[in-house]
Amino acid sequence: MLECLIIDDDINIAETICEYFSLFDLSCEYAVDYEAGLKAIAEKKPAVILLDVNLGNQTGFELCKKVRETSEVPIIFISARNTVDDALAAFGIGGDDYITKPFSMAVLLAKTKAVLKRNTLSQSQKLQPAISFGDVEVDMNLERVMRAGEPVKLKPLELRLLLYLIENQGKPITKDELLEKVWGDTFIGDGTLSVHIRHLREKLEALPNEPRFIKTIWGSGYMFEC
Amino acid sequence: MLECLIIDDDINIAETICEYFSLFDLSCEYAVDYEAGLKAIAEKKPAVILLDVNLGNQTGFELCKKVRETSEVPIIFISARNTVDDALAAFGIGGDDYITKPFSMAVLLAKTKAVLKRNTLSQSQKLQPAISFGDVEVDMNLERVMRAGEPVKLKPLELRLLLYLIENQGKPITKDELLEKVWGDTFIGDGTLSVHIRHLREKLEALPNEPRFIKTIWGSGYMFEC
DNA sequence: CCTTTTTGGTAAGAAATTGATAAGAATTTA
DNA sequence: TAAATTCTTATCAATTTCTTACCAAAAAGG
Repeated sequence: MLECLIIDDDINIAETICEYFSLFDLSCEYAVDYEAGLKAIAEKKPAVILLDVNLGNQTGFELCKKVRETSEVPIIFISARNTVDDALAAFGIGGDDYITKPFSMAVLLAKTKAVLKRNTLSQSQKLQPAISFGDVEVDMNLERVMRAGEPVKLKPLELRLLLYLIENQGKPITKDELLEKVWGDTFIGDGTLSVHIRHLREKLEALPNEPRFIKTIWGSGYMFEC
Repeated sequence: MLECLIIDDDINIAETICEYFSLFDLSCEYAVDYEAGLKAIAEKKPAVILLDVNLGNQTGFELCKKVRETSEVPIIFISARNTVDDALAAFGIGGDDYITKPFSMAVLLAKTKAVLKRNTLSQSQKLQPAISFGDVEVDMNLERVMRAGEPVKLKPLELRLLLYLIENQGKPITKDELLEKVWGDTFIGDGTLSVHIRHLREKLEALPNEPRFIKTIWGSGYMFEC
């Protein structure tokens, strides 16, 4: 998903902002008029919009109103006119911030990041990636595992091991990779790994000695699949 | 709950803002220095703070940093100096907006309302006036705890710890996160945390050594659940 | 096929880590 | 200074993690 969409009829400004923001790892694109702006918003679903008040024959305010009919995406207005009326209009129709030309790139970036932060924070609560297999449910966010509705008590190490396998589901993982990714630099023996795999199977598989999900890749390692 | 707290060492400005905002149905109070500001924030729990950068012998930035140790309440900076550095500093330490003197009252009101709107929207999910578990009742607003009808005397630190756990109920909190969110940057040892957890359990759990609500997540942290 | 070799599974227990507890010291507040 | 609060430390108990020895299954070689 695109982070930042700039809508400005002055290509120079739009490009300058784009380049500057890109330096700070904000993905950026721009549109140069009302129509292109609307289209870009619909297609790219930007996380924040920088919107010039002056868009040639139409105003950014009009565009903002149009967008607000369907979306609550945060909008930061950029204006050449430092008037109270403009600022009030910007907030009045649902703008999130207002900056006047000439502005400092750094300040614009700071404002944009502040807006982004606010919005991604409140969204982080909504998203709950979860995976389920058999009668088991794994919440990757809360890092909790349920089985048949009951919480499964996984030891911290077992949890890390399971999550790593699930993150790479469908892909065979060598023992070496597991040791490196789950154990880091505290080296343990090969046999130890198989013990932990067994513990996971005992807690999650219906038939631990005929595993359906945590499979053995003979001579190499293990793979999670569901 | 107070909507807007103004912290400015210039009483005239503070009062002017207060009166203006009151005309538009925003409840408003003000504080005139660093200490009074901190106290007012802790006691009144404002929904938004208007913070003057210049607070006599201390800066609003310092106050903001202090507040950010424990709270995410939105802060709008007011500055007499229209410099890029100030604006960047404001956003850098967690400010939500920035306005320079002289400003239009209407614009300030618009900014404030915009910030309030954003935050009441996202908080509407969180907001939980009271919660009860076992024979305990916790009023999140008044920050009071009752047990079997009798008030429980929790020490300030214990209360903060409990409230943080409850705010994140059902979600395991690592010890690191607790130390960061409850203690801020006054670092304490791991063992100390477990002592405070025990105190909470002794005051709130029927069987403190078999806690039903304040659970231990082994190797990681704690979790409140009911 | 059968045997040998290699590799993974299993079980039990030792070692290490982590949390709970209690008592008291240090710090803050009134 | 006294009282309340908060922190540290030492010790104990619980839990997790690792190792090891032995067994079973799979691959390799004749």
